[in-house]
Amino acid sequence: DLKIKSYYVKKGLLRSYTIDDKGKEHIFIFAPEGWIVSDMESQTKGSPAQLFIDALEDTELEVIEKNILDQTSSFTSTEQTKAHTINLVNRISTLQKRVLLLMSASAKERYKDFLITYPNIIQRVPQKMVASYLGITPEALSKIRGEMLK
Amino acid sequence: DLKIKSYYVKKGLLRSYTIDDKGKEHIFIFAPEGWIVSDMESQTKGSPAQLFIDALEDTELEVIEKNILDQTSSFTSTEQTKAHTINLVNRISTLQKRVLLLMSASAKERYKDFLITYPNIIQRVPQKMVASYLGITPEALSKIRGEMLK
DNA sequence: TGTATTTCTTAATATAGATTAACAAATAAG
DNA sequence: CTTATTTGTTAATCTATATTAAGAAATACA
Repeated sequence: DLKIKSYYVKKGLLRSYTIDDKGKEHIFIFAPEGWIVSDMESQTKGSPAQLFIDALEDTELEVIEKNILDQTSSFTSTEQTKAHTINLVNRISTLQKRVLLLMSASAKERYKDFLITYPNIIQRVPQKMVASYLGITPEALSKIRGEMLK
Repeated sequence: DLKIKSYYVKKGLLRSYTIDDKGKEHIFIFAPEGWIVSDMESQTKGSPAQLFIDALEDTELEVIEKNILDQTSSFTSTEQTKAHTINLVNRISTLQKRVLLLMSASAKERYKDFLITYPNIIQRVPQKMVASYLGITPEALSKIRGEMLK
């Protein structure tokens, strides 16, 4: 079965992340006000490492969907189905951009992209989490920031 | 609007890839027999770099869906909608795994994962394309393969 | 066929980012 | 407040991968 719980962030800040074999955390996305996070349990074919979600600030949520394959429910409208689909497609776009950046851009370029993607989040999360999002060490991020001040 | 064309590969081999600012190609997925590739034009919010698809061998395709938001069509069944959704969710899983690998695994580890994900593709594509898939240079891949022979 | 072009290999060198370590700054906790 | 813990900075060193270059192998081409 396939259950997807999605949350609309009304206020606050969430992060969604995995933990790799070596026990290291890797942040997939931050979700500030207005964003949507999905907690997907697609145990379809060998789970691709569990996704965790937690709040980095006091956060107000709105659950926006529950089981997107449950089309038998009389409450599932065509409009809802469309919304689900658009949500999934947006996630694919985001992830695709992420893969491309990881493959083609330097840490500094990825950091600049982060600043544009998440304006003003930099003040709200510890730098080590930004590093975790970028896929680099906190030391490397500190160095990059130092360079960028000049 | 949102159009997604998906193709089921009956025979042959496709690749889907982007081209970055510097003109360099980056392969997202290979699609041998039995796989599905989607050509998505989500011009929703700032296109995240166009995806190209082409055939690396003589290939036989089956178009399996056309416009997944077109639920008005009398031909769109609940079953089809479910299939679309599962397809999208699988892509998300694949991409998420890809991001995680790029963030946490070395080139050699990623190459090993490639060999498992695409058994016997290694004989069918030029090595430089495998390198492009892994996000490394052909020279680096050659070296890794050399090391692995011992 | 022989030649040209593309792909692969090997090696030398360069570089981005990791690791380690020591300390400073900020935050939390008693 | 005072101390303990977490986070951020800086610098030295190390390592994986990039870059450059040259030659070998394979493939396409005339």
